Amino acid sequence: MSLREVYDHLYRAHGPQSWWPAKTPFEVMVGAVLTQNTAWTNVEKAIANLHAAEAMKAERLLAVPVAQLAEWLRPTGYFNVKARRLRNFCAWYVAAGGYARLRRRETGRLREELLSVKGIGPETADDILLYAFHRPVFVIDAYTRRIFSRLGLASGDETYEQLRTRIERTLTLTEQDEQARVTLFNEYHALIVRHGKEVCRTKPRCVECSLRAHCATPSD
DNA sequence: ACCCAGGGTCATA
DNA sequence: TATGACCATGGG
Repeated sequence: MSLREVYDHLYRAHGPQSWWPAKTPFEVMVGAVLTQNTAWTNVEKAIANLHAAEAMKAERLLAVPVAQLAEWLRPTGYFNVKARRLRNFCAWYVAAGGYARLRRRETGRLREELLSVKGIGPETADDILLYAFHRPVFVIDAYTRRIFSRLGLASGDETYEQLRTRIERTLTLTEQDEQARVTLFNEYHALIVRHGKEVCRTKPRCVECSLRAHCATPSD
């Protein structure tokens, strides 16, 4: 079963996901940091707190005390850590000139800069690149590793970079247009998360899953 | 009461 | 380079 076939199955099963669930690019970036190892329902509460405080802006988040920021982020867990991470990110973001300036950076360099921020790892950086800057980057998360391992499309011991670049190369063979790849990667990652949340976890054997013939656990 | 969630950093070997 | 400890709330 190819990467393309898996995508087609997921798309037929769940339909378009219209990600990322955010109103602005900056809100995408904030959500990407806050959702680290955290259920999205908890992230929504923190984002609501920020909006209620008129604080969904980098300059505002930098101006407020870290303890105040941590309080807004409490529902996401790890709130002390995340308050510092979000602050680090905002400092870089503002210093770099904001979205209007950053959107002109070449993808590779933008990725390196994101990774240089304390608290931004490979997945968070790729979420931001794909969903806030619309770059053709394939996001690898725990769901992605699990489903691709089960389907024999990943060995499980690759590094993040190995798996990401291999998937990007493979899908580029059939999608040569860059904008089409952005759309494909966007939808693909969203579908994997949807599948992982609603099917693979609650129903380990994927009884109602369109991939049931391929999604068995290794022990099955 | 337990498990895990749309990870990342840091200390240790 | 490769594990392990740590961060911490909320829903199943």
